[in-house]
Amino acid sequence: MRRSQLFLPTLKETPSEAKIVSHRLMLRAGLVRQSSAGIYTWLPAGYRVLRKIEEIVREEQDRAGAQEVLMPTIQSAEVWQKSGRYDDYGKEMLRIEDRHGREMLFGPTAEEVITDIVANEINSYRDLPKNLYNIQWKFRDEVRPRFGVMRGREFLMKDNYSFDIDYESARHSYNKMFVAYLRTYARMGLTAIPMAADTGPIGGDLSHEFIVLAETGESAVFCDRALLEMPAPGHEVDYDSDLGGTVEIWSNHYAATDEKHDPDNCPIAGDQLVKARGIEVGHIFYFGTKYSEPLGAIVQGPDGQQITLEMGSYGIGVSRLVGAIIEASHDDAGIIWPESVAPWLVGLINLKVGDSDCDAASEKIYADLRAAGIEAIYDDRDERAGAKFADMDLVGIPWQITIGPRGIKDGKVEVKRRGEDEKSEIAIEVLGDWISERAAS
RNA sequence: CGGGAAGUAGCUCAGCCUGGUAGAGCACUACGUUCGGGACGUAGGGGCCGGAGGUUCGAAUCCUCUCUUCCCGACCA
Repeated sequence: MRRSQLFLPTLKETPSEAKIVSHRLMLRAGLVRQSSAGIYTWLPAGYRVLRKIEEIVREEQDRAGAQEVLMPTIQSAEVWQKSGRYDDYGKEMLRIEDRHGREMLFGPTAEEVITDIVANEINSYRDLPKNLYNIQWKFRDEVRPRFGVMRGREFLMKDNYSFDIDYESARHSYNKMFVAYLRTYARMGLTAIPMAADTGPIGGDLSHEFIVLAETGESAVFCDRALLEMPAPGHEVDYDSDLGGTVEIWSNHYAATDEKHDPDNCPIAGDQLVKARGIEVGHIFYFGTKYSEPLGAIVQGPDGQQITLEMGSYGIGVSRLVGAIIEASHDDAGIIWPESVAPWLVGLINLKVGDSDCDAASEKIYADLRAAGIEAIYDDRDERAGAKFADMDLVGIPWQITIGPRGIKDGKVEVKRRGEDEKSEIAIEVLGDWISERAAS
């Protein structure tokens, strides 16, 4: 994409309403603009990041055997009345009346809708287990939206729901998601720790939160240092195998939030205990028959008996992750995107637009990048060098290629990794190889 | 939902106390000089001073109401 044509409104100054670093940088780097409290418009660069995160989440869900559906944003009150949550949910639920006076709502979550579908469509134990997910916009009318997209009222969430015949099977579904979550966060360059959690209003008796570590995180966490050093399960993980061992290893390590951590009774000693700050980016629950029972999600078992389904639900805050990644990865100059979620992998800076050598070399490299299928942003604007460097750093492009009159005389360009200071000179002839190495990853 | 702040140009803010024809920097347009880490000069464009009432000869400024946004706490992907 040519920078001159791109809608990427970067800001030198910080809008006064933004107090935390990810919010400031998202506004300054032209990723989002606030529409009203807790509601955002995603601009091209921000939307690209959001879609990349979404795609990683999707790939890992698919790999773990979940199947994607798309549920409506607007739900009928009926199913919520059946589950009893229509009254319980309170003012956080945005309630709407349609022209016929029917009670509707903007979905804050989808246990009711999906359970209703399953209750209608699945009637035999032979059709189980099932794990259905969707990545859809949710609305929760938070009293106090804040922190930009980290605590918006409207947010993109991956939520899924597992349906099993018995506890053993449900536990396996839970474990699959546990492992898939570890992989999902790792692919985004995040260190995520699972933490045993209260089940809260969703109910149930088995639950983990996934906390991403970031200095600016909203809550303090204490954990065993070993957790930070454990590699996430690899690509080769077999989801049909018994994952209980893996889950046990991870969940047996100490991790607790500020409130629950008791320094006097902490099993982890001295240096092995890490005090950090974190952001909750996922939450998984097993809650048995809490919804299947009121909504009639019942199948017939092998002996002809009626069996109420065992359920779990699993959520990842997709839009929140954009903010969380920035919180975890930035410096004074701007965002430092991990390659896997960067809006563009390469930023090409033509230092002297109008100089025929620089223009020709830049155009050539830009064409090569595009031919290699590498997402590149080409700064072809007639701006000063400083402005271009600052912009690339702010937006957080992982690789910067600088083409300037100084190097071009010797047939060289400069390559810089975002987040590292030194630039290396590379001969233009060799750049092709460098590019193909990039393209392979 | 309790407590606290702020709304003036696209952004950051001054002006308000002590009422008298709306300002600066950045951004934007044109021209010129510059040009390897957010240049400089000259000339421009852009405002119902959040909204509604009130006081006054006169309100960005004083009073009342209202809307919006942000911050701290309780709650949450």
